[in-house]
Order: sequence, then C-alpha cells, then structure tokens
Amino acid sequence: MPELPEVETTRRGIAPHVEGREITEVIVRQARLRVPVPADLVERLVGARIGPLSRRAKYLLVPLTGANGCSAGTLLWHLGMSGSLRLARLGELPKKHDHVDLVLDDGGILRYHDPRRFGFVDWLAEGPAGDARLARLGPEPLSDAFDGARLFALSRRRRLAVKPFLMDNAVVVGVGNIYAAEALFLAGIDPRRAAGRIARERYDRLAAAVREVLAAAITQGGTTLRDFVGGTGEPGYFKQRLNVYGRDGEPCRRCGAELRLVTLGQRASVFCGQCQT
DNA sequence: CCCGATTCCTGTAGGC
DNA sequence: TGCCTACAGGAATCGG
Repeated sequence: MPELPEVETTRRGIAPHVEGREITEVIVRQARLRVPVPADLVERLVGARIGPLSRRAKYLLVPLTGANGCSAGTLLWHLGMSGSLRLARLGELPKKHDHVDLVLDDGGILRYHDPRRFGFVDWLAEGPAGDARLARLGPEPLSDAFDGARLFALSRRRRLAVKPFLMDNAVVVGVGNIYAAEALFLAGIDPRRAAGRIARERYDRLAAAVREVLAAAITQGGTTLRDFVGGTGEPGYFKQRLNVYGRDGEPCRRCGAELRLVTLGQRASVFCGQCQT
C-alpha cells in the first residue's frame, strides 16, 4: 500500500511524462472517493499546464498554471491504501476502478486507479500553504527536522505504545504500518513499549532506522504487497527485504525465533520477542 | 489533553 | 460460478 516510498516512487515515475504538459481533457468516472472529487474539477483543469511535482508526507502535489502563466491552483492527491497513478496512452481503455483520467496534450493519460477508494484528488485554489490537512503535519522523516531528540521530547509522559506513536502524523509523516514495524525491528525496540518509557539513545537509533528503511524502500521502488505499481507500471521490490511485516509465525531472520503478532492501535503488529525489547 | 474506537471501501483468504 | 465472514488500512472524527 502506498506509504511515503510508494508515493515518492510514483512521483519520480510520472514526473518526466507529465511536467510541462497541458491538460486537454479530464474524465471522472467515479467522483465518490474518500473526499468527493470537486464538481468543478474538469473546468478548473482543462487548459491548465502541469508544473513540477512535489510530495509532502503521503500527498502528491501537482501545481498548475493557466494560459497567462499564473497559478491555476494545485492538485492534492492521496493514494489511500490501494491507489495508484500511472501513465496510459490515448486509446488505452480504462479498467475497473480507473476513476480519474487527466488527458495530456501529447496523447498521454495520467490515470488514477483505486479499488478501495480510500484515496482522493482535491483542488486547492490557494496552494498547499493554506490547507488544514497539510498544516497539521509533522516533519518529513528524511529531513533534518526529524531526529531522536524530537521523538524523545514528544513522547515524554505518553503511555501510548511506541508503534502507534511513530505512526502519528504530528510526530513524523509518511510512516505507516509496514515501515513502522520494520523500523522498530531494525532499532530492536518492542512495538508494545510505552513511548514515554524509551531512552533518548534508543530514540536516536529509531530515527536512524526510520530513515534507513524509507531510503532503502525508495531505492527499491517501494513495496508491492499485491498490486501497487509505480508511475510507469513497475512493481516495487522492497517486499523481499521485509523483516517482520506480514511474517508472523515465520522465523526471525536475525535469531530464528518465531515472529509474534499483536494488535496495537487497531493495527496488526509483527515483531520478534527476542530481538525487540 | 490523551488515547481508543469507529468510519469509509472492496478484493481476498479462510472456514464450512 | 459456493456462500459467508473477517480482515487489510490512512486519517478524520468522536467520545470517554
């Protein structure tokens, strides 16, 4: 499912094919997504030109300019848990759950596919700065603003388990269930441990583990569990590197102990009872 | 303020 | 071409 590495993979995959292109047609087949597709999306986008794509947390940002060169707003795209954005060619028929097409002036199509419809595409008139969804977000995990000191400071007196703490977007963005589990394994921390009862040194290790696992996943083109594909249709190859996610009952790659499954914050959490304390 | 529970959706896996 | 249920999960929202 798309977490930060998958969104980044998507951005890198589609950017060369959509940046600088003009949108000639917009087709909305299913407007009932997590956030309803804006009723005026078609008239907002047709004739607009796509600027440089960026990413914030798990959001893809698509800046638009009008015919006169000034801003025509920004698309805020979220892939939810089953969404993907990929390039198609004019004449390529849509499949089931292909909800939105942006037809481009070179015959390419940016096509949004999302079986579970937890994702959305929204249009922001004022750009990302004014959006409440983005304003609340904590730092990017691969930026200098994210480190062990931050994790330590925010976790004091909190009894919440460290895994849901790490998945809180106000703490750090982009870390979902897969990469939280993997980072805690790399750092040797039990995911059930109260966030407020973890030492500063261990949080330094955890922050480093988060960076390490996310950077490695981006290098591998993300994690494809079932059907994620990047912008050019390629699956991600990080699944082969997973140490704990989805491996409950299997042996720990480090010590051989049987990996355990618990529920934390309504999320399945797999860990090694020997390696993670 | 903190944190657990609920909600949205549909494909898939597993039990019978 | 078997039917039914449970489960997966990002993030907003609600309630204790």
